[in-house]
Amino acid sequence: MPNSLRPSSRAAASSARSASLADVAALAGVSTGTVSRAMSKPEMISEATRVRVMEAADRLGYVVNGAARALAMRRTKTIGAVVPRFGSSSFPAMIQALEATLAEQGYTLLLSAPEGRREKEPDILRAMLERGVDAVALLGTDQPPAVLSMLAAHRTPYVQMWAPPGSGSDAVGFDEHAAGAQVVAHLAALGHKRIGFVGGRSKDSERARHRFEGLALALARHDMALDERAIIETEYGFAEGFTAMQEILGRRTPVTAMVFGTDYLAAGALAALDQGGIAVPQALSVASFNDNDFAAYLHPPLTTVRLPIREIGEAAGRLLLARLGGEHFEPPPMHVELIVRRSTGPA
Amino acid sequence: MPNSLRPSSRAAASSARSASLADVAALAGVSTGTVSRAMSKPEMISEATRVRVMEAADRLGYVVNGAARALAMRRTKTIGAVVPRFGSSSFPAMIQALEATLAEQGYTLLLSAPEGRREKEPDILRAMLERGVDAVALLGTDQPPAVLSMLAAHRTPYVQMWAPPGSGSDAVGFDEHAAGAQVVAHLAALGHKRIGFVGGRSKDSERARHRFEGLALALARHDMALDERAIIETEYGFAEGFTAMQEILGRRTPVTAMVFGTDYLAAGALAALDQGGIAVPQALSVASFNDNDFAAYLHPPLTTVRLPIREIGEAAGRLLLARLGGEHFEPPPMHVELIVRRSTGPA
DNA sequence: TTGTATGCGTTATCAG
DNA sequence: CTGATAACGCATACAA
Repeated sequence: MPNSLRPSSRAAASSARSASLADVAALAGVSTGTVSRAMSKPEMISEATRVRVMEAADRLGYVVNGAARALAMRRTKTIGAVVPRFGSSSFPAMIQALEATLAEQGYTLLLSAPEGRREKEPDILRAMLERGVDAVALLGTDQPPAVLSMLAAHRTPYVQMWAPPGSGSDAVGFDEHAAGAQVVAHLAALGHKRIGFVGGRSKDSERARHRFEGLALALARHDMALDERAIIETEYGFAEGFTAMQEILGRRTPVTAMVFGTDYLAAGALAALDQGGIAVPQALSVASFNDNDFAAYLHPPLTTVRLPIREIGEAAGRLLLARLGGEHFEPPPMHVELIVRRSTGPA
Repeated sequence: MPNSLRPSSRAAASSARSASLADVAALAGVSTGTVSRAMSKPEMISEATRVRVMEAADRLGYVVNGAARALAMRRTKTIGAVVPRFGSSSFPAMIQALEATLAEQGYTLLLSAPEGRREKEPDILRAMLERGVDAVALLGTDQPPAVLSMLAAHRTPYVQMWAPPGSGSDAVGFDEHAAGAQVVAHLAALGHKRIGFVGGRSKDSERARHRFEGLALALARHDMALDERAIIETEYGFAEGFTAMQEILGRRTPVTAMVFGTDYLAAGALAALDQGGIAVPQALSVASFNDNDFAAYLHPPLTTVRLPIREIGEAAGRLLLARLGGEHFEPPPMHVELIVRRSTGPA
């Protein structure tokens, strides 16, 4: 049984590769089991040996090998997150919040940001499962069936972030329809009848679709109309908002108010309006769904719907932590808030 | 030797926990070694058995256990990235580019975003090393000594992103001083003498410091002065730019031009100028370092320095891939580009 | 081309 | 409280 003397021989080669439990054990003159416990269950160990072990570990610059630990414990303290389009969007803020809450409990985030290519998501998820993520955070509820079945097969907890209400207990989000209703109620109260909309592509994005839907439904209730020639779906971004607004201006449609799906779009559009000599809010009223709380600072004050971006990230994190701990967690209600800065009715 | 019959007994319990190599092997009627090779070295296996193995794997929904693989192979195909402040900054774009580049080669990103707390970085790095990252991407060159020594001790390749020129072969970035020189040369040519600056906190951020330095050095060369009462260092953000500009306006300093450290700050400041009735560029010229290419759209055209954000992310990824492949990689030169839209001299 | 056996570094079980 | 030892699941050197 050559095995019995390997630990010491390994210890001798301590600088050849990273120090292992065996190295620390040899240096401290204890067994590997003791070292393991000293590190993760100090209360089971006498103070004297614990100190001795710690000193040895420090001296060797010991860092636990997560792969070995994961193999033995069947968990990695790692959580996967997959979100598209990291660029000019609100996902970074959401992810930041998610990461922060998970980090509190020692979890680390494995991130994947496929630029729009949804068909790659099963592969991405597979890569995460291979890495042994303990849980996964996904964006929205329209996941490829392959994704959900893989998660089920591997009994991996997950949360759907930015999901519509009623998506089940593994989802956290807010009510896009309610948000749309707030905006419309506001515009309706001002007397607007015909409005335009610039938002994300509803065929690519569940969120964009719901946002548009909510608006449309509310408009119908208020007997208001969305002017077809003043509707543009595009990528999120400042430049896109600028271009879209120019396009709409060129069409000379008789809308008296514009709604924007996100503050980047709104900011770009406001620039276009300004360069076009359109006074906001005199000649046109504008409202925007607000991810980053910045378009609102633009000089023609906007009516803004503040979305609970960070809140979603944090709630998603707590939800996952609860699942992993076998506890129940009821996500707090996510509120949208209508912020009216200065508005007028139709010219 | 009970070992010899465990594979089949494991296979019987196939649905109890995730399928393993042994399960696949049992189902395909081959040995575990063969399955392993069929998956990762198909060329060493006869087509017939390869197909049989693959079918078995598919049927069981087999996903390789990365922990076990990592333990055996000593690599995880995972790369750590640590960047502060994910919110309103240019890091998301950089990370997105990094991730995309690494994903091409099957690498996944382990992300950590400590909100500003640099003192936590050694702990963060430790967490990443524990997870067996093959390499690490860091922001800038002023890393805590503990970080660099840990990396060295573990022989973990790393890259410093957004590093000043001359930071060594493990760094990629651009020349902030040169960028500052371009702005100043432009303003100087217009006849400006006294200018103000709103930027990031140079005591917290190497990048902010270099940006300010570059500006100061160039100004000195042109016999121009930075007006002390028109200098504010703050957090990056739209709101911060707004506030800072209001503050400076309140001080009634005689500057004829303002420079902003980032486009968020610039955008916020422009809003403040606008609300203050200051015509840009007539009453004041403005220039900005531009991370996201959006402030430039704001109605008073800015002079802008486009920074190679995504380029840094991509180059960092390629550098790491090269290191991991034992190849040499010379990062391409990173260019900053001065974009002049409309400018005037001092009023 | 395929099977066998061993090591990878921890944790956990079971004695002492 | 501590030590020995068996998993954990895969890759790979060695044999066949």
